[in-house]
Amino acid sequence: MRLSTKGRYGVKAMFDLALHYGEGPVSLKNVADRQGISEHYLEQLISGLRKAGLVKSVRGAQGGYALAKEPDKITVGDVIRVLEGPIAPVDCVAEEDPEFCQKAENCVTKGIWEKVRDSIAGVLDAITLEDMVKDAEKLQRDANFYMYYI
Amino acid sequence: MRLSTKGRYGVKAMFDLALHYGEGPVSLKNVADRQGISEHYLEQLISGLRKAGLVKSVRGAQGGYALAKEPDKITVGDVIRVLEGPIAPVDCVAEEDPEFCQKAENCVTKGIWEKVRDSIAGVLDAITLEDMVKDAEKLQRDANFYMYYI
DNA sequence: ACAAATCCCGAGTATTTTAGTAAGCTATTG
DNA sequence: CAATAGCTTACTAAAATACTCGGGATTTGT
Repeated sequence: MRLSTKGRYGVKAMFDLALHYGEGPVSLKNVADRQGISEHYLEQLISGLRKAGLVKSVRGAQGGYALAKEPDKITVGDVIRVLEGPIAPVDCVAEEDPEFCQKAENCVTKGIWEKVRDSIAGVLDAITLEDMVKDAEKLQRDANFYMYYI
Repeated sequence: MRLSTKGRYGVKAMFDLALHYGEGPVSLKNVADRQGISEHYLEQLISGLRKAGLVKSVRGAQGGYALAKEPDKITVGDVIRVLEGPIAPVDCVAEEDPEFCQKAENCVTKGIWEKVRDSIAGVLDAITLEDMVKDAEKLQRDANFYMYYI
């Protein structure tokens, strides 16, 4: 039940773009450096996000990437689904075209995996990139607080 | 975010043992045949479940496996944790000795993965083998109902 | 005593996935 | 026209997955 680096890096990169939303395109090199990710690898990941319409790109010098919508219109679930595929602890309960199974009719485990799927999706779909930005600002404030009072 | 066959087969096997709870040991061959799993492979999985104290074994002819506790004392989460390891979408939020991360203090994504972990654990820990047996009986009743009335 | 049925254990292996790297092309800016 | 930066395809090393194989140890029924 582990997320691969695709999902993790993708969420970090999208969070980074959300932090710089409205400031024009951000180069992948900057994102990769700030988030500690291989630039080339990130290139592949963001390619999928662009094709899915979550980010837009500007080519050429001073180019880069930017969110295609406002940060509160993009959820973590959107990002994960593009990079990791439909949410599904097992293939027979995938959100999109689940694998057909003959025994599905009287399968007791299927119901369990559906609950797991829905609880994961519920969490990921409830968090937007804007939520993450606000959390980051709060973490920053708390850090400053301790800096001054210790 | 997929479960491997270890977890799936393990839950199926434990469910099978729950169905035959109180009837003496069940041979792995029978379990494997009924659940459609390779017997040799299942042997490896159940070895872990035995070491974890979830099943007990009887060697020799007419031997086999049986649940070590009543079906309502074993949750799906117990089984999954033995076979797939501690629940953790990413290593830094593993239930047992999570991987240390320097940036954890001001990491926005960590909170997300913790929520995912807790929601998965919540679902899996709330379902016992007895619940599964009752679900199976209900599915059976429904199937019979339709059989008579169609 | 012996064969059959089982559990038990460690090694080996083919396939797939993961997590990248490499190389080169295309578009835009100054 | 050089520098920057996106875009694309192909390759690859390492790990995980999902088994298979072979043989040993125990117990039961004949």
